[in-house]
Amino acid sequence: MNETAGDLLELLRSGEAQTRSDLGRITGMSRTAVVARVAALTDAGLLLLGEELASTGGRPPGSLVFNVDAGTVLAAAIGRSRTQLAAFDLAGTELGSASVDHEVGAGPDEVLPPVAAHLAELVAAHDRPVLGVGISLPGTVDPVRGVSLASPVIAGWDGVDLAPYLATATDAPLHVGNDADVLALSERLGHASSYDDLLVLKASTGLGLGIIAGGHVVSGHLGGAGEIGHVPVDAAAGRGCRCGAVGCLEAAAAGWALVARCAESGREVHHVRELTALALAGDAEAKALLRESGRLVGEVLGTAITLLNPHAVVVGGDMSAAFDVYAAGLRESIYARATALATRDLQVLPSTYGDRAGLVGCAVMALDNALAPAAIDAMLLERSGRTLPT
Amino acid sequence: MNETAGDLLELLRSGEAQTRSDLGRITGMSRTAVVARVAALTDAGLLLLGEELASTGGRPPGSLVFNVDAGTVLAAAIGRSRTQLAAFDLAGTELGSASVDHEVGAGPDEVLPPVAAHLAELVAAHDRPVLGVGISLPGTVDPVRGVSLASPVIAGWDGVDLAPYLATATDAPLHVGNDADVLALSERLGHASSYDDLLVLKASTGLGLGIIAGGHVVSGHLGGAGEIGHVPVDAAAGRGCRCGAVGCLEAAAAGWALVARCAESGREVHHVRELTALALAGDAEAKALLRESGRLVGEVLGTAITLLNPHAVVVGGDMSAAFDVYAAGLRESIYARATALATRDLQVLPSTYGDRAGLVGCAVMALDNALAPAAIDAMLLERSGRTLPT
DNA sequence: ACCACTTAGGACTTTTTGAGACCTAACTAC
DNA sequence: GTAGTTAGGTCTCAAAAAGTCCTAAGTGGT
Repeated sequence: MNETAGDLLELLRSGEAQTRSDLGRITGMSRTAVVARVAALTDAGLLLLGEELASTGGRPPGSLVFNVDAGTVLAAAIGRSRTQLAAFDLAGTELGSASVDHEVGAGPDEVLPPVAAHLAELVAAHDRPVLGVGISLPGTVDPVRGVSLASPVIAGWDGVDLAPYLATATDAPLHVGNDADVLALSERLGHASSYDDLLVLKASTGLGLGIIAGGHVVSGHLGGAGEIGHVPVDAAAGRGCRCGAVGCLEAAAAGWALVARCAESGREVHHVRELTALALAGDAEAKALLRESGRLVGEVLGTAITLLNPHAVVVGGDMSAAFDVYAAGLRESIYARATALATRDLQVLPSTYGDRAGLVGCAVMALDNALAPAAIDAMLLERSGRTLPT
Repeated sequence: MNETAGDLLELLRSGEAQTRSDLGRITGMSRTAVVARVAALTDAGLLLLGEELASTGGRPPGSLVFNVDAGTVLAAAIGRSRTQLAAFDLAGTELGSASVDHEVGAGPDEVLPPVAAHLAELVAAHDRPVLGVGISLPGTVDPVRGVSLASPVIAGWDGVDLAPYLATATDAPLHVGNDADVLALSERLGHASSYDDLLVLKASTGLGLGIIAGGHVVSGHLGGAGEIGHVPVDAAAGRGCRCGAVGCLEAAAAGWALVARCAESGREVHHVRELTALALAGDAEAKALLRESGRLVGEVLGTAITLLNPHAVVVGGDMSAAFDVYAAGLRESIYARATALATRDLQVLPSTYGDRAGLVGCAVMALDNALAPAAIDAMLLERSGRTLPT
């Protein structure tokens, strides 16, 4: 009882309710109250009156549908050498996209101005209010300050506030997340959307783990959760890692390590993507390298699975292009090492959105915030407050 | 705006507010609304009007204090050979307790009737309404059915519904949890009460891990999270575990394994508690065994810390009696294996409530549910609804 | 084909709720 | 002492929501 307009919108968005009667039944509110809130939502353009649904023995109900075109969210997945950009409608469908290449190791002053310019173009191309912006970074993001980071991997970005860079494109609320966390969020719209406990591996040049427990992203005390690449493993004993330590999982299994190993054996491979392409073309050495990487990562994942009992392991990142061979390696170790209970119902799935998953995840992050009941209520309040005193 | 009476009670309980004015300031509600809710709470006996506080430049405010004697919660920590029982006031202070010993491996039909009888006595001794019952079990608890379990370790308890056994003592809502999870909950009232990300190790006869991430207990998809004892480690290679597998951490580091090792070397030790007693008395072999156990557990914890970035590691269970030596072993491995970011702010602490922590955790579980805003509102609704039609 | 029954939902009335104005109480600071 | 400040009770009025009554538009039985 006493649900707000935002709560009702959430029931409609999630599909739990479709009609005014549904809302009344679920919330226990009187129809008068439901009608008032629904009217506020339709007035604001957030809700559309759809067609009549089939009768269930009486007058057929008119359906209420969420207006996915009532606004847009912007997404920017900043990578080490490339940034993907896109605008999404409120259901998470892509409206338009762009891409910016930059030097590996480039700082925010080089990377962000062109990103802001492209975002501004996307905003102009679709004449809708921007409700939020989601940005992912390949490093640790401070969960408290939200808009800053302290990364051991990418230099020049430490403690940078992104908001001023993007002010030219939009003044919508900005949300910053870690690349693996954002990958995990993309599964909210994907195949694992009904799973509340999830491990999402980002296997690319580096290794990252997005953890969803009880439906919430786990970011840890200092935002440092998910650093799976820097867990020590025997197979990497003695090998130096790019983080400065010795024996990290990354030193044996990350994309950069596989590429380095190819170079040692005299093969011309400069990026993991070339390696997955070779594997897909049937190259035995490439397949062996990827499977071995899966096996090593699976050893650590096996421990994580025993400790966290997720419903599924989702594999994203560049290596997931060769999902079959990579997952074979993962499964090999996982089923050998995790407990029976933890693997009983476990699934190993490829990321739903492939190489655009990070982008989708950024959109989900922005949408989660923009369409949260409290945010919707605040929007309606501002609308009514603004129109009356005019 | 529009906080319910339950929300206000929570603000008062947490200490965020102490007076009606505080409540108005924090919630933004008018004083009229605050006064009405406060009156409902005082009428229900949940709130008491305390003494006047010091003036801050004007009329001194009357303080509102949560009536911790408005009810009681019951707690039962069921162990392998012993069950601890107690009644608590609404602040988590113990009012009375009891203890029941039973055979190792006893089933619910032997264990639960005497537990129910003692709980009934505790209820009778303190004439207060019972708002909830918290029970912990040394095994996996199904998070969906809540009142059942499927444990590989304790036989005869699989899928047992506890409610009928306790119906003679009380009909208050029953909450069942895993022993390690409940240990973790006890820290809500303890030294780590302000920490939202926590790993709580239960090191006793068996090994368990309670995980709190973002303030929520992580129980996993099938309630199987925290099975740290059955992570494979090299040091246990070849050793059979009581779970049937080979190479589990428990086989090298759990209490039962340490006791077995003492027996092999001809020492008369039958329980971990004897081992910690020896260690506290200065026995070198006992200290070495405990420290080595800590070191091994710390290796797995190191991985967990890198993946979850907790604020603290809390050590409970029988082995925490020798916290200093055990923690030394833990720290040794943790700081060698976890990433710099994850250990930067990390603390290793002993469980606040020692051997009564499980009991306190059960109380916290019951209190969390009984005093949740929604539960308080339902209570007030029932009260007013019941008195009017009479 | 007709009629009783069911469900949806609009319009109006009554009750409840809470915000705001106004007042008194009880202190501090000068 | 008096002005200023904070707490908090009381009254009024407007808004919100529950309840009632009505019409609309279907289903199913005879």
